Amino acid sequence: MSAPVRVRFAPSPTGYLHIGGARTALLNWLWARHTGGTFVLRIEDTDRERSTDEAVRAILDGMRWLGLDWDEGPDIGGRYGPYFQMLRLDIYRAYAEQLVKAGKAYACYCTKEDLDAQREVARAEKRQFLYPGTCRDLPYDPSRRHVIRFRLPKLLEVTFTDLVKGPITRPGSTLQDEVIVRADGVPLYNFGAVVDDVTMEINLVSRGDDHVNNTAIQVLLYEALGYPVPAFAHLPMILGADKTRLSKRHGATSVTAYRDMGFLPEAVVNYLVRLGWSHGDQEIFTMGEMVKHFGYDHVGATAGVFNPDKMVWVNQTWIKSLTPAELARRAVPYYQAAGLAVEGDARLPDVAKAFQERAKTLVDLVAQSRYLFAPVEMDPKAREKFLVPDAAPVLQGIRDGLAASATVDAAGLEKLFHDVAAGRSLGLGKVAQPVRVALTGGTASPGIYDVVLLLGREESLRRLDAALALAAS
RNA sequence: GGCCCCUUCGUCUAGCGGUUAGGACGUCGGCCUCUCACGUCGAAAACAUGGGUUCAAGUCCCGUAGGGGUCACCA
Repeated sequence: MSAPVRVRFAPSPTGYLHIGGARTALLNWLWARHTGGTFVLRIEDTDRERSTDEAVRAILDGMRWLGLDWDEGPDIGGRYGPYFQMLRLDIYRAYAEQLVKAGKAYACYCTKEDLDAQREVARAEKRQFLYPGTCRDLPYDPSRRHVIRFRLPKLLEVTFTDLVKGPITRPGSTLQDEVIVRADGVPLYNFGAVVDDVTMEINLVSRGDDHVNNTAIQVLLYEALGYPVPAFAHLPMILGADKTRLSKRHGATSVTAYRDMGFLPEAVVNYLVRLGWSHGDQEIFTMGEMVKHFGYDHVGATAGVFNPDKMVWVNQTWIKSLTPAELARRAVPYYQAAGLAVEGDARLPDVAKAFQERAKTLVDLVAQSRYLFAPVEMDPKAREKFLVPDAAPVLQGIRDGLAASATVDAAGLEKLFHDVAAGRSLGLGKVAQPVRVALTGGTASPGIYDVVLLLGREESLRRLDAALALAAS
């Protein structure tokens, strides 16, 4: 029996939750849930220049919206806390001292400027720059400003096995005495992450593959610290259409931006999991199905291009699958954002039902159904084509029929429309289209009977009268 | 440039030595139809390249090309 899985997502709070970070978080979460293990959320805020509380909030919000709950981390704590690196400085200091005492790390007094200059020279000579070990054997002088560097052991190469890429080997000659603690005592990424993963007993490190090159030095750090090396799973990057790393240039990259565009969290998660992972031919997954089937053996090794069209399709598929009541509930905030007061409107579920096969996003749903909650905004082209004198008798026929009927229902409307069409030897389209323009202001909508029903008799009559006036002029 | 990783339709992918190379998005056509959608039927569309290994290679090995990543007192 192997130890229970402990995985983590460790974002640095320097911006919003990126779509790529969300996928990393998702896969870790899935593995934890699949195995019954623990999902840890840790905030790597040691870059004080760029870390902000606002970003922490944005990341937590994004995770919650996606439905990725953490078992240990910010807000809820846990027995391996704290879960903010800046609150763990004592821990790093202790481990750093341990390494220095053991001669596995040392104080380096070189200045940043000096090193930059050396790098510059190396570049000019087209030479690879590796720290030459200038301070390697200097006596320790705490009164001088210094960083702590890891003393690279003598070795030929470092090898580790990656769950998605297989064995990865890196020549020792490309490694250097990396700085692990800054002059101000704050650890650098490679050290902080290793110490945290050790002390939090993380046994699988699954992260973006932009970290593969850090892994060798981290493996050495685990060994120097005397701890077992965890398993690694480096997830391929998400690329833009031009095959470069996905960035702002390619459009929205933050999870919240997709929320605001009207994507369902189920759809975002569904799309992201399929970008790099597969389960046969299945495209649509509920969270439960993902948890059940997920495994690193089917995580692909290739970087994937983010395809907005497919994500829209996934979203549309999810919108269709919700019950009308649930869809209506989810749409309310989007109506409000559009300035439409819909709370308490009993038609909402019916509206959702009428539009759920047409809406690509919740924003789209609101836009398409706007005329049900606001005055008609007449499309000039539609008016010009359909609200013409020829259409007046038809509109009048529908108007009168509607006014004469005591109750309105789908069957009655169907009869009315067919009678008016038959009475003038017209196809149904010749009747439905002018009415559609009259009621909605445009040429595309749900079935015309549904529109009348949703609008109600009085409002429909009002709009028909207004259209009649336009058709006559 | 050094090092690391990657390479099946435009895109996401299935494939785990023997397949007419399958599915999905997108595209194009047909059907359905009161519009728009939905649905449905169909079409075009891929194993980067050169060598091996093998009776047999998309599947294994090596090279080449191309792409990505990384080379900080960022993460």
